[in-house]
Amino acid sequence: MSNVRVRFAPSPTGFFHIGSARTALFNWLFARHTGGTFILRIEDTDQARNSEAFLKLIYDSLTWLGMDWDEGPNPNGVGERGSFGPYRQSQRGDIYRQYKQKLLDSGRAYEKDGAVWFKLLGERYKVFDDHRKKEVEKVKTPPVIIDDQIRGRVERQEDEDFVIFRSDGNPVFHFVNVVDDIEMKVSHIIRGEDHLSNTSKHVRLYEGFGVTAPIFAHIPLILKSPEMGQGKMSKRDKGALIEEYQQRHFLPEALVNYLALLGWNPGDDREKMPITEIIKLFDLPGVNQSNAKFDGKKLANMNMTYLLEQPADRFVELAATYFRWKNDANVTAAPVDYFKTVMLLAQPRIKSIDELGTYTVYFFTEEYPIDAKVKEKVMAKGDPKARLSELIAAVPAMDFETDATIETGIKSLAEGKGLGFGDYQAVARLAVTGTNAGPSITAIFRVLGKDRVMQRLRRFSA
RNA sequence: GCCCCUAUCGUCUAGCGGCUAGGACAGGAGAUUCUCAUUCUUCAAACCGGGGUUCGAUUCCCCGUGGGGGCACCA
Repeated sequence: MSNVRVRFAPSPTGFFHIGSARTALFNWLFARHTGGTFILRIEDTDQARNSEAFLKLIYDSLTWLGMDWDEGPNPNGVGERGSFGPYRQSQRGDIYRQYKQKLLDSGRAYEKDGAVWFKLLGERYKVFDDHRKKEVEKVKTPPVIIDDQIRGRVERQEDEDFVIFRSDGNPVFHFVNVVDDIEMKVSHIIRGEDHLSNTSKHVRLYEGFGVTAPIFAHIPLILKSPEMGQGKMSKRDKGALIEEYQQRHFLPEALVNYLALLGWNPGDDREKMPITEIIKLFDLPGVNQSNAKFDGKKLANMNMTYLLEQPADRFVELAATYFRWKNDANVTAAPVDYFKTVMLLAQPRIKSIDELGTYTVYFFTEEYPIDAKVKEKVMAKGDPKARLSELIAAVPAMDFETDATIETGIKSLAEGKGLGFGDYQAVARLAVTGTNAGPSITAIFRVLGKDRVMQRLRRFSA
């Protein structure tokens, strides 16, 4: 065990989104890479906006993505683990009050207007602030030097006292954040670049407590894709919520792989990597300095690549989970072997699990839809009606034992008429599946069986 | 407005003074196949601008410009 201690500190005030997930991931990867400790701390001081549902979502999302935490509330929300708790800020009021008192006692804090302010050291002067349209008191202080692991040396001036306890008696974010990181012995703070400007405040606070600040690493942000507009990715943007990918049954390892690549790379051309490899290679200096735009297409492609490589058993299991979740009785009632056969037929041809429903309907019901556009196209070419009746006449005598025997059957029918396999394929597919996309027609015939094929051919021709 | 960060194909990125500027996704074309995908081949596509430093800048420095973030008794 190394003495690296990192934390992910979300607020349960909204849906869990991709930016949070990536911040969590980088912390988790760093902990796993260094053999350190990954802490989950819940910043639930905003009573008005907190909700238990959002809290549960944090546990569920992290768990789904495979990010286990060594300290923090238990994943089921009952009790907690680790010896630096409590890990929910709402339960740490006493600690914050003690730390406030320390500052008050040492003269580094004072009360004003019912609030408690942190006191900067230096010569004071007043100036009119154009932005806030009021006169403010400034303090001449030496610059704060932040030796950031990703940005390098960053210099920033902190020149105004700031509130650490509001007049309603509640501590503010900057204060609790620093106090908790001290108490929990956090060694590296890995967080979004949006906090870089706040860091000078935090550093002054650490100084005020007489504590050495942790090592900072500010990671780039995830921005909207060009189609979505400008600025950083927000909860309202399409594709921003982890929940969405969970519902679409993306493979979590694909999402994690994609997220890892957003702002980090292994230093060579590799993209698709197992998590063990990412852990081995991940390090702070490899993190980029510039923001990255989210690309749903690349993520979809990553998901497809993972899907194609799933072993048969896992894929069938994923599919089964999906249909159970979808509560599709037609499918869940089907015999296990039949289900398995159909799913493995679909596996190499779908891009995501949630396509499975429409892609395989016709295997599970006679009520499958007929695609009107496809129908129009197929019926316009050659003489599909004649081909259809020829098939109806020929199928009863065909050998449905294997794909090969079916192929032979159709081919000999075609040859007898001086035509090709393709002349029968399209109309047969349309009649039996309602679409123009899917596995080979021979496989569809075999799996469906002669009776159902005949029934569908007849019904369609009528 | 002030402060901080940042800048290579549409997007994610490699490059760490001398390269035909590489890969991936997306896009175009083609091949394979009974359809649709997959797969394979192939094409198009980038160093933001201006000054320096240097024999030589995509690379180092400065100034612009663009992009992002922060300036609360929100987190």
